[in-house]
Amino acid sequence: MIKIVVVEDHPMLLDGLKNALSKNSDFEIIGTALNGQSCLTILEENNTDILLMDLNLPDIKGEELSKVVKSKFPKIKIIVLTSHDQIYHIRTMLDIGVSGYLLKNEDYSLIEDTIYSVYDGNIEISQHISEIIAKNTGKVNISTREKEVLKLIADGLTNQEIADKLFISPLTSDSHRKNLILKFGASNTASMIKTAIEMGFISN
Amino acid sequence: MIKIVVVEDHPMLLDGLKNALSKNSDFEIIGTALNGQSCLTILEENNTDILLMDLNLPDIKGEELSKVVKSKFPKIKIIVLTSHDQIYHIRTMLDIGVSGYLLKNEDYSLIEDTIYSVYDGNIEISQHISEIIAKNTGKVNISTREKEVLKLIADGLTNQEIADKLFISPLTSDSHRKNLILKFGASNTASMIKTAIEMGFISN
DNA sequence: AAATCAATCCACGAAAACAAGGATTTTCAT
DNA sequence: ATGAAAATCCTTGTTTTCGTGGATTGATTT
Repeated sequence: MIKIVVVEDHPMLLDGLKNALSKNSDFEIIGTALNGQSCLTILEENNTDILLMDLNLPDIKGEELSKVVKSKFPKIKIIVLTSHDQIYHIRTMLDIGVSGYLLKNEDYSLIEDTIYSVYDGNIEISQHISEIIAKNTGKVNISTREKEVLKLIADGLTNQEIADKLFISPLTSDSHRKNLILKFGASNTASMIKTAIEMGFISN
Repeated sequence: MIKIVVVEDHPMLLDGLKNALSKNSDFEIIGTALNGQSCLTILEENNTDILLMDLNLPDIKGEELSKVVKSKFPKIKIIVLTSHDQIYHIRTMLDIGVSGYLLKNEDYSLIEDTIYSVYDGNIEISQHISEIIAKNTGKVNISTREKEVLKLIADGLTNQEIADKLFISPLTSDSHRKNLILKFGASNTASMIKTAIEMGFISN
């Protein structure tokens, strides 16, 4: 029996998943949660093999939750099940060390296959996801400082204002801006912001 | 018996919905579709009261589909069930004349209530949606020309380039830009693009 | 018929961003 | 310890955007 916990903030989808997975006698759904907090409670009280998790939960980002799970329960294998198909999220989660990444609009059977494979120790990503990764290899990879500046630019700050906020020279923040434009392959700040959002680098 | 058709491109959610709705003896699920095309086929061959529909289908935008449905089958009541909570989409769909707008992360029971209410001739939107509408009243309302210019700005064109493309003076496209910044309450072009995307004015 | 709004155009000056380079110092991993 | 990458700062000149404040035409609504 593979012991599974599901975190998913859409009650309807969660219900559907629970029902579907329960039909497979290899699986045991030991708990479901609508948010990160109750998910952690369940994990603390039960032995779990696989955590199936959505990325945008009401109380915590999937990124944070998976880091916590990875450090507190290193043996639990995480499979991301989300509708975020942006390269940033895919990369971030794989870097954290999740074992699977699937999109919600994929067939149900794929989840079962992935659970088996991940339980056996493999890392499994759907065809769709690997295509997105392939399309973006070698492309955008920004540093933490650049990410910081990016967010401030998106909020409408000028080089000078960014400089004041980060205690750096406006020339530096201008350099970061230029690098961001370059890395995103954009022609100016406006279109850079657009592709950064498209790729998931700016959350909201 | 209320005759219901569901269009939803997430197979898992579609399955869950079908199961859940079937349990209510007042409802008859006469068909489900994973895309717009097969949805229209079903509607042509069956008498339908209510169409429950997602917004981003693989073959057609929810906006287009609902327009087609409204003109071909004026009696069918449409309930939007989506995860798009941006004011632009909400407004657009309500303008087209849908009878309901719900978010996917709301409780299942709300769907049932909404179906009954809409079937009775009411227009029903969830609390969450009406809050978003309230928060945005009187705010952003851009013209078709501004929308056109907005898209070009987001693609990285300058005033001059936009002017060339639209056969207008660069001063005009600059005026549009300024109005957009003003209407979105942004401080410059970059943050204007961000909020425009957040509000759903720039699709992709 | 009057009013409103969309779309177009304008001026002028100030502020900010862009282009195309280069250079130094931290930080971090091997 | 040494390279590589990241973060910092720099120059010069050009282009673009921003701020403020208009004006005109045409379509639509009341």
